[in-house]
Formats: sequence, structure tokens, C-alpha cells
Amino acid sequence: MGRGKIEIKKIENATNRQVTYSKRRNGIFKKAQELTVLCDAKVSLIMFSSSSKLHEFLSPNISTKDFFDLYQKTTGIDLWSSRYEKMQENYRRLKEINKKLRRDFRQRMGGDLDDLNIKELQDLEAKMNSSLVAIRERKYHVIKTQTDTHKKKVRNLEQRHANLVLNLETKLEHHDGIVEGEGYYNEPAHGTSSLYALRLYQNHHPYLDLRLVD
Amino acid sequence: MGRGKIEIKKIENATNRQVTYSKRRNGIFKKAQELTVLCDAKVSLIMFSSSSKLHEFLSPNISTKDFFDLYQKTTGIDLWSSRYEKMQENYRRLKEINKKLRRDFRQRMGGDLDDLNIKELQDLEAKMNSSLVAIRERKYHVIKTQTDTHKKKVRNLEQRHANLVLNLETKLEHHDGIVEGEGYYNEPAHGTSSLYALRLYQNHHPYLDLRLVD
DNA sequence: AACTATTTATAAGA
DNA sequence: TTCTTATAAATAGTT
Repeated sequence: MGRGKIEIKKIENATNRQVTYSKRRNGIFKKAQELTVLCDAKVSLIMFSSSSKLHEFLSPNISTKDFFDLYQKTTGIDLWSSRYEKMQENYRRLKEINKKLRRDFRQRMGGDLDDLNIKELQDLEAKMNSSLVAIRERKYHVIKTQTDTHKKKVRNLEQRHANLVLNLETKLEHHDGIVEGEGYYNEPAHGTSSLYALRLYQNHHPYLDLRLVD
Repeated sequence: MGRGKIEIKKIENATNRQVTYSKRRNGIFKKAQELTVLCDAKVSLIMFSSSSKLHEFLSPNISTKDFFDLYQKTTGIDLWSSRYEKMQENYRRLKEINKKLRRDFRQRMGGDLDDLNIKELQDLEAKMNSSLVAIRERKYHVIKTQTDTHKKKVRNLEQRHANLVLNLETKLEHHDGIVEGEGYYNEPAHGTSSLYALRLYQNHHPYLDLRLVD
């Protein structure tokens, strides 16, 4: 049906092949559509071009899934069972592992001990003991690390504070008249230095009261 | 393409419809076959007649299952999962629980402790301690039970032995002459009773030396 | 993508 | 069903 008769064999020219594919695809889709309507048939037509492009025709009022279900029901071929069985097997294995884990876990928590003999109980006790040691070691390590960090912070704060005090004292010495008369930083009645006053102030300031026990 | 042009609508005459279905089915199968060869395409053509008869064309070197898998992969539609969604969901949940169990278990064994803070470590330690107490209690219970069982067995053996001794002594008293002269059970030189001799014998018999510490 | 000469499919009849 | 055949439809090669 064309200008010339053609032999039914693969068209080697890729462009030509693509054009023919496109033309004939339309043709076969139209045929499928006509068959659906004329003969009240259900048709599924799926094709992949040589470049793996997918095209599909499906009779109306049915989904691809329904179509495959119908196909399976009619042929008796179960396309899904192999996957399903594999999954079931995995599920079963996982469940078994889970059960064992739970049991071991319960024993580690002091339950489910009724069917253990003395030897097993002694082993379990020994394991628990060594685990407990590990947990305690870790706990002490964490506590020590935190304490060290706090110590460092305090040292840092103390250093900064000392610098501030030094700085302020220097200023007080150079500008004695400015603060005189306020009766706060330099109270002659107590015979204290300005530095001493600052230390008192510091100890009442909630923000700077950060000393930690060594 | 026939003696007369036809309208594309359902053929009401069943026989006619069946004839047309048969003719056109051959036609479309031929087209599918030609497309497969000419254009190097993969084609799946499945149809059900109005009387639900199934006919299928499939390109060579591929199975319906393969075709189906390829279809799913290409469209991204997983027709399979909807069917087993529930099972997949369960599987996922089980996996999650398993993961958590493993983690908790490892922690109970003294591993995986790096991401616990002091509070969590203290809690864990406390739990481990109480578990250890439970394990020890169970151990002592088992030991005590076994000891009690052994004690009972010994008491029973002792009772049976005492009965034997009593029995034998009675016989000795009634048939003094029979054993006299053998110089073993009743040695006048030591001035001991036959019962005493038996007790000595018992203590040297390895099989009867079953006393347990109270 | 359109054209068209020709092949192919098929509707109706046997 | 299958064959026949007139005719409709599809399409190969061309533009």
C-alpha cells in the first residue's frame, strides 16, 4: 500500500525507520480503536520504538492495571507471585530476627529468665557486668569532658574579668578626681582600694558568680 | 476498505460482529508483526472479544512479564505495589522496630553510647543495675532450687540406707550365728555395735558421700 | 507535514 | 468458516 511494495525486514536507515514507525503506529492505533468500537472488544496495545520510546493504546473504561489483572485471571499466569513470594520470605526472616532480638533484649532487661540454666545465667550476668562497666566508663568520661569544658570557660571568664579590673584600675589612677565624691568605688572610711570594692561588687553580681567546685 | 464504507460504531448483529472481529484481529496482528520487524519495535497487543475470548500478540525475544516490568519501569507506575502496599508498610515498620531494637540492644551491651547524654547514661545504668539484680536473684533462685533438690535426694537416700541398716541389724540379731566368725560386722575386740561399723563403711564408700553444706 | 500512486485490508456476498 | 472481489483505507516514496 504505497508507491512501491516493500519487503518486511528491518529498515536500516534510521530516519526512514522512525518515519515508518510513526506512520504505522498511527495506523495500528486507529485499527485498535476501530476494533474496540466496532466489535465491542477490550484492547491493550503497548509498544516501544527502537529508541525505547513508549506508546500505548487502551480501550476506554478500563485501566492498565485492570487489564493486567484480567489477563492474569484469564491466562492463569501470575506475573506478580515471584516478587510477592520473595517479599514474604524477607518479611518472615525479619520477623524471626525481631523475635530473637526481643527475647535477648528482654533477658538483658531481667525478664524471660525462666528457661536459662545456671551456666547461661552466669554468662548473662558476666556480660551485663562488663556492659555496666562500659556504661559507667562512658558516663564518667562524659562528666569529665563537661567539667573540663566548664573549667575552661570559667578560666576564660576570669581572665577577661581580670583584664577589665586592671583596665579600670589604671583609669581610676589616671583620673582620680572624676569618681571622687560619689562615695562608692573609693570609700576612705573603710580604707580599701578600688580593686577591693570591685571584687565585692563582682561577688554580688549574679552573672559573674560562675565559680565551679574543682 | 470493502465493498462499502462502514460507520465506526458497534456492530449490533452478533454474528457479523464476530466475523468482523476475526478479520480485523488478523489484520491488526499482521500490522503489529510488520511493525515489530520493519521498525525494530517491541509490541504487546492483547485483546478480549465481546465474548471475553483472549488473543495476544507479542514481539519475539521477550515475555509478557518482561514487557510488563519494562512498562512499569518506563511509566514509573508501580502497578504491583498497590496490591501489596499493606505488606510493604508492615515490612517498613518491622524494619524500623528492628533497627531501634538493635540499637537499644547494642547500648545494653555497652556499645553505641557516644550519642547519649549524662541523663540518658544514668538512666541506662540504673536499668542495667536493676536488670542485673533480677538476673542475680534468678541465679540464686535456680541454685537454691537445685540445692534443695539435691538435699531431698540425699535425705531420701539416707532414709533408705537407715532402713537397710535397721533391716540388716534385725537380721543380725535374729541369726547371730550366721555371720559370727567372719570377724567383720561384729568385732567384739572394739566393743562397737554393728551399726557403728556400717556407718564407717558408709563414709568410705564414694557413692554414698553425698553430704552437702547447709 | 502533504501528496498521491499503489498496495493492502476488508465488507459484502457466495 | 473460507474464498472472492469491489472498494475503502493505509502507506511508501516523493515533494
